[in-house]
Amino acid sequence: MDVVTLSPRDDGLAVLLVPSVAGARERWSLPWDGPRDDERLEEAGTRVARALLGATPTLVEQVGAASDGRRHPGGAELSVGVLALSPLDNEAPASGSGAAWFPLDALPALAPRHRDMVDRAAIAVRQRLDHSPIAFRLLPATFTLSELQRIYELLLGRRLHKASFRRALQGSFLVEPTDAWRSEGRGRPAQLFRFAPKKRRRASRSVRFDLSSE
Amino acid sequence: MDVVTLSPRDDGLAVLLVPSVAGARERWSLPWDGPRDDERLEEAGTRVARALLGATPTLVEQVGAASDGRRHPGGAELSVGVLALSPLDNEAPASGSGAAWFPLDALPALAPRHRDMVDRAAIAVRQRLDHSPIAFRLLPATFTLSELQRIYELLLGRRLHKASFRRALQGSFLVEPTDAWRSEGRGRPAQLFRFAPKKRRRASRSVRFDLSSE
DNA sequence: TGACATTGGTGTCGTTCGGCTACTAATTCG
DNA sequence: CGAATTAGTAGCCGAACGACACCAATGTCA
Repeated sequence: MDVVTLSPRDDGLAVLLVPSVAGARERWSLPWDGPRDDERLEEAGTRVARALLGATPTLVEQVGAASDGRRHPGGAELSVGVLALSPLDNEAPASGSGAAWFPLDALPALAPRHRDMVDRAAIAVRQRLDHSPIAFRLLPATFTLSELQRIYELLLGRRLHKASFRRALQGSFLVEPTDAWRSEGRGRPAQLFRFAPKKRRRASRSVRFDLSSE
Repeated sequence: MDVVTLSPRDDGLAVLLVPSVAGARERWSLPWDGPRDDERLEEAGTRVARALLGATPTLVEQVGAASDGRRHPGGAELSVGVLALSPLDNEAPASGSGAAWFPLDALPALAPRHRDMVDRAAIAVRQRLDHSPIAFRLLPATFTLSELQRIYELLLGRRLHKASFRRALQGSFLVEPTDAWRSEGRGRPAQLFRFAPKKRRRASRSVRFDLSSE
């Protein structure tokens, strides 16, 4: 299992890499390990990510397997990619591990299969944004709506309109306001919200033919 | 690799199963095999499905891996689920294989991991309907718009409105009419269409907060 | 032969949804 | 105080969507 840990870092996503074992061609690699005992794959991914983060990742999902001939640093025949998310407030990787964050658009050289796994994870994050609470897993427990919007913009790669974003969010019953406010220097203080999805029966919307996103 | 081959059969999806090896607890199982040489996983899945169908499946995708302690008929430690689609016009499985179609809602007993893979594949088919040309892969090369709509209704599990469906399809530039018509006994003959997606730059639509579909 | 059933296909109307502009609110800075 | 900055809202307008009604072309059957 190759674990792709993602977290938002200054206007983009960053991935957690560890130094390669001595003798490897590339200097950095994804953290990886095999499952132990009867561990489920997601459990094993959680274990690997937690050891480096010092905290449990907020979401763990599979992103695909690869068994082609491309080189893997551990010589593994088959790799299963596991995506782990870490929220904004979890700053530094555990000391001593040598692990470090790298922006997705400025990665060091990686083994081909690892490079592929990172790309798959980045695509999966964007694709599942509408159906998984991905954005909320990249934020602390309470957050401002502007912060939430910035996460969406970061993942979608485009600007969103404030009023439209909030209207859609309002209609989804996914967040609820707390009675806390945060003032960040200049400007009006923002109300803090928490992720609290209400089980609401949605009217089934129409079919979308969105193949162009491929 | 456990291969979940799906095809539309009388108002529902059916999955292709093979008789279990002698001594297994369940009588039926998913076809499965390990990758050969440097075969990619999808290539291996294609090979397995083709051997049973007598034709190449029209779409092959991964749907997830499992390595928990649940029983697998071949005793494999790790399984990768592979989804294969077969169109409506491909009727019977290759003779001699003993393979047979079973409706998704009336499956025989399966090994726990296989049962899980089938469920994952069914979920994946529905989830990717909007972003992959799933529906078109379940139809012959030419088809009527009513047939296409029936596939969507079958996969979504709800009725769609004819006029709205066609208007949305029109706007998507995914199909083009042929000059052939098909008359099926009663009623007005229907024009045949073919899948021919035009590369059209779509304006980015708004964010959807659709977590309730989980 | 003509009424009817059946299936294919379209026009249109009212409602909702989404993008946008413009506004108000509350704070810091000078 | 006023300007700058960030948060949050009101409302207009065009596009999209659901529903209904209607027209078209075939088979069935009296």
